[in-house]
Amino acid sequence: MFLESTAQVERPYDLTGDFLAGRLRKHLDQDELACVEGLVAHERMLSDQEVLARRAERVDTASILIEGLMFRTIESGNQRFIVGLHVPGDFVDLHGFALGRLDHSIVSVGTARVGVVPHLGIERLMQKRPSLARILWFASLLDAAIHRQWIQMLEQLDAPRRIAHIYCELQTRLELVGKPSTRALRAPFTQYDLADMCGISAVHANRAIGRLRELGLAQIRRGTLYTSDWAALRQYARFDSAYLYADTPFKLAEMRS
Amino acid sequence: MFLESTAQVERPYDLTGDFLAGRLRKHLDQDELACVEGLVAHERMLSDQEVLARRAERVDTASILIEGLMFRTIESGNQRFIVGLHVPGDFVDLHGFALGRLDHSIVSVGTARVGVVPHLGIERLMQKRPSLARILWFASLLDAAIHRQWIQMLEQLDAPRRIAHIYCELQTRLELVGKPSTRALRAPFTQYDLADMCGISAVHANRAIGRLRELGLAQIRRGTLYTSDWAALRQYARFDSAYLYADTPFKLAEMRS
DNA sequence: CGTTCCCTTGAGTAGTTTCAATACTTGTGG
DNA sequence: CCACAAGTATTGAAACTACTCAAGGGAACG
Repeated sequence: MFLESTAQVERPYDLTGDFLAGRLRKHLDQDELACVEGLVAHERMLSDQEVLARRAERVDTASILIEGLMFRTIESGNQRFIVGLHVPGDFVDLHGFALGRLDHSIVSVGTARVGVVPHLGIERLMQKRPSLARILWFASLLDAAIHRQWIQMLEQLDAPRRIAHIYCELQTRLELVGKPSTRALRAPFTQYDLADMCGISAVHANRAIGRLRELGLAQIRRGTLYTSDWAALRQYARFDSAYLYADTPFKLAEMRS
Repeated sequence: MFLESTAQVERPYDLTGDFLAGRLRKHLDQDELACVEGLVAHERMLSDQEVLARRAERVDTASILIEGLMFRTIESGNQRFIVGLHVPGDFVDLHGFALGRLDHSIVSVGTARVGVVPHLGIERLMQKRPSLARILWFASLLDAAIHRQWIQMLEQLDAPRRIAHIYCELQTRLELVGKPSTRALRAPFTQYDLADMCGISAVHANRAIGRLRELGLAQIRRGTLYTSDWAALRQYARFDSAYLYADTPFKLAEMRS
């Protein structure tokens, strides 16, 4: 079919096709894209709640998320805290490469597919092609920017807004990697997951969801958010996507233009 | 004096002597250290509350903090949120180099001294010496790890514990860059500053401080924390310094050994 | 020596937690 | 197809945590 073959031409990278999509990707040359794709040694399927890498463990591979969603979690006592969320195209544990061990665990939410990248491969490639170091550095800076926004979200927003913010971010990040925006945003979150992302109790997460429904902003059922007005939801959550650095001019891009 | 000249020999880097101290610094060779030191074009003194770089502005220099403390702040409405804290040796706005603009402002707390580093210099040096890219990448990963801990802190801890955690982190980070640990930790924080770091109101910050005194864990007067038992304070705040990656084996270090 | 921050305290309100009980879903085996 | 179990979602009540508004006290600085 015409559409399919077009897609083939524009996106021959089955595994890493979403890597830095919406950001630096359009400025990477064919060679660099091929290099990143070549890093993936093999694929791995994960079922729900499967731990890809555990906190404090020494690691010798990294993974790029191809399909599905993943959490960054820290267990403390018998409680779990979620400190980050990942969408396809994200290098989920790249920092393990440079830091040697992880300060948190990487866990799937729902089924997921990852590409496994041996550290050795990154190492060799970076020596052969120094620009790759810049690219990976850049990717981890995006993570840090998202972390900062979460900090502000936790400092500024009440529970219903936090939940709305999480979904707004997810929607925008998925859009950046090519998922069209619809009225329903499907996610395999339980209310416990939402609570652990927002730093609130599960019961309160439930009431916060009720508040969003009450306000007519969104309905959330079994993780899926339904809204007829994303703009209103974003405004309510004080969501400003600037921190995701979509389509902004980047240093690396400028150097090449 | 003997001590002084020893210090001279071991630490000829007046401006960047604290860069990555306690972490990767001991694995950097003389040449790399000299390169980093050479990046600093000039020094700049900052008085209290001075904005070094403003959110959303395009930037063409970065800065390394030499002396004093700085905040990463985001203004929203007429409220200020503090999303990060920096100690001497930190590259405070390195991400501006790769991302082109900042998602937050960098502001001094008390007087501070920074070394100004033109992006152009970093650019040139990185091409000449690719290992520098690794080193800078590593530095920004440490920032991200600290961000994650702040997220968990905000999710897990109540107000008095948050304040205690902030001081425990500050104490440990200062110790890493060579400041000896004492019973008094001097910081130019107002209670508003503490409130904005903890995501609570200033009034509540005051009461949280009162609680720490009540518990016999610490006294905080005009930003300075006095405690006779750091271990007890750390335990109370559930502070575990692992996320600061002090003295752990690092990939880059291993490659060279 | 007064102005300006900064800190402290009180009272009432709003947001959040915990515990506990009940209902709804989904998947499984009978 | 039904019964059941396990996980998930919902609701109520009481207790706690944190917020706002407001007023007064204290320290630093010109």
